[in-house]
Amino acid sequence: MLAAFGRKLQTHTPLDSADFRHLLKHLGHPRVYPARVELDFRHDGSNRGRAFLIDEGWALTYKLLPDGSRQVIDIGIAGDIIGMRALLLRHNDLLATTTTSVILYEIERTVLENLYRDAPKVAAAILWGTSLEESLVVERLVDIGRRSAVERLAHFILELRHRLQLVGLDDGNLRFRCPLSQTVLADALGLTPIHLNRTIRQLRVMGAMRVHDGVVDIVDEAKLIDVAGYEPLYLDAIAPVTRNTLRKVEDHYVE
Amino acid sequence: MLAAFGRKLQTHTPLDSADFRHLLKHLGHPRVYPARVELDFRHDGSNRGRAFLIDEGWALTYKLLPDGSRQVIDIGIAGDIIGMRALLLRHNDLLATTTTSVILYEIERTVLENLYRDAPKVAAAILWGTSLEESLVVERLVDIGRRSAVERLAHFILELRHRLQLVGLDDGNLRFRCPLSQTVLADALGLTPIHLNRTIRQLRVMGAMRVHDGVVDIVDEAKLIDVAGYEPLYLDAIAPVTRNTLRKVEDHYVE
DNA sequence: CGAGAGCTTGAGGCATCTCAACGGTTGTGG
DNA sequence: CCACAACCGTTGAGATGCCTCAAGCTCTCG
Repeated sequence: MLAAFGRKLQTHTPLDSADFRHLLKHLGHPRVYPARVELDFRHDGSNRGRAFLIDEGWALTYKLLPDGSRQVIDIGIAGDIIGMRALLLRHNDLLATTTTSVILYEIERTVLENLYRDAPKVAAAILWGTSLEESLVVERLVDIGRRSAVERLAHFILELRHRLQLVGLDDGNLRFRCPLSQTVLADALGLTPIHLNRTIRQLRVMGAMRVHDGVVDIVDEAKLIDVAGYEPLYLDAIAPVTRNTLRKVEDHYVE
Repeated sequence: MLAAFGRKLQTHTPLDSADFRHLLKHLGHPRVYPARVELDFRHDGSNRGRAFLIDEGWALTYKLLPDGSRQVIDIGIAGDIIGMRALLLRHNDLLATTTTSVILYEIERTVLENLYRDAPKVAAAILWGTSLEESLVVERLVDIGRRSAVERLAHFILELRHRLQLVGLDDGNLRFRCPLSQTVLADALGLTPIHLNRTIRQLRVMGAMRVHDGVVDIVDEAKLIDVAGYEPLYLDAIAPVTRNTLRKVEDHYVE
């Protein structure tokens, strides 16, 4: 219960059992949803918003365009909160759907202020978590704006693995479950499914990674990192930053 | 003093003078920066982060890639807070620069929690403001992922005008100052400067808008809106949503 | 047994990129 | 005051990465 979320928050701040009690009190009861259902950010059909904390499973938020095309904004895994924006804004044009069956806690608009009063450490940790998710959106922007299709995909896969590790869902052996269809991946990376398929093949023939039956297999991690130009500073990792990464960032400042 | 920011927050919640006193107390003194200088999110060189509230002028945040290319993440105008993410995360790989000379208030990490204690309405309004800025990033993601170059530019210009109106910097007469070079626009929209230049021309020859000497001229607003497929629900406008917009959103739900 | 969804492949088109060049303006240093 | 560099906007010509259209294959489900 809240294993992933707790683990994630604890990488930010140590929390004690009183903190968790407050958190649970404000979250209410979890609900199970099947795969492929729409999630409604509108609370009780009113325009009061709500968000969802994912306890288990995968869900995603997206936007639809008038011509029917879709842009996936973020892909949520266990421990993520989706729809935080919907919570605060009056209007909402984001949509959300589950990709697997999921267990969700509903988050109402007042939760954050109540937590700030009762358990400020928890509130701060949650805000940190949503900042982290926001930086994933930023990274997606960089992906789509400035990286080629192969770079995008390689980068996305490495980031996903990193996120799964953060909540204890990846055992570190270069293979993980990823229940996302090629269509979803394409909609997340700003590509057509057809080109995404060819991009996967490209990474396969170059011996970097392969995908089969919803499982990602990283064949040559170094090569994949190299292709992606992966520098996961934005994930706010606990692990010490390598001298190499630091130097590169400083170069940018100098430049 | 804080005219733009105050105006923006007040579209969310009415604030009284006591609220503003608290806000000013926690913000400290404004500083003036010249155009084209780097802003440092690191407080005193330590890794404690800080953000900046723009009182006057334009600034932007961006990311640099190893190959030297740049993706502009968001463009800040008066009333915006830039670097909110840097405030909460331990590591930061976002860079920021001023495009005009600016007046900035520095925001330290503790400001939000202090405001939640002293003036919760203000804190909530600020959180609303940052949610709004986040939804601009999301909209940029949709731009770059799923819209053509002309659509992107048209959309961006309309959104910018809308934002300027929100803080009282546009008089509504279809013409506004926009001190952004074509290179900056290209880096924001995921295009090359060359293609951006041709895209501007395209919008000019079709009689939708023109740009000259840092001034944007909307020639045919209806045409521009049509090209962009503009539906600014995500800006959380106060103005009543038109029936037309509503219907379209509902179509999406049905679909 | 048919329908639908997901994955794969082929062929051709086009939107955008790359490389290259030029003029105007601004700032700078000799 | 001139020479020069640097930046910005503009245009041309050719290359290419990704898209569009089209089709077939497999698997699941009813």
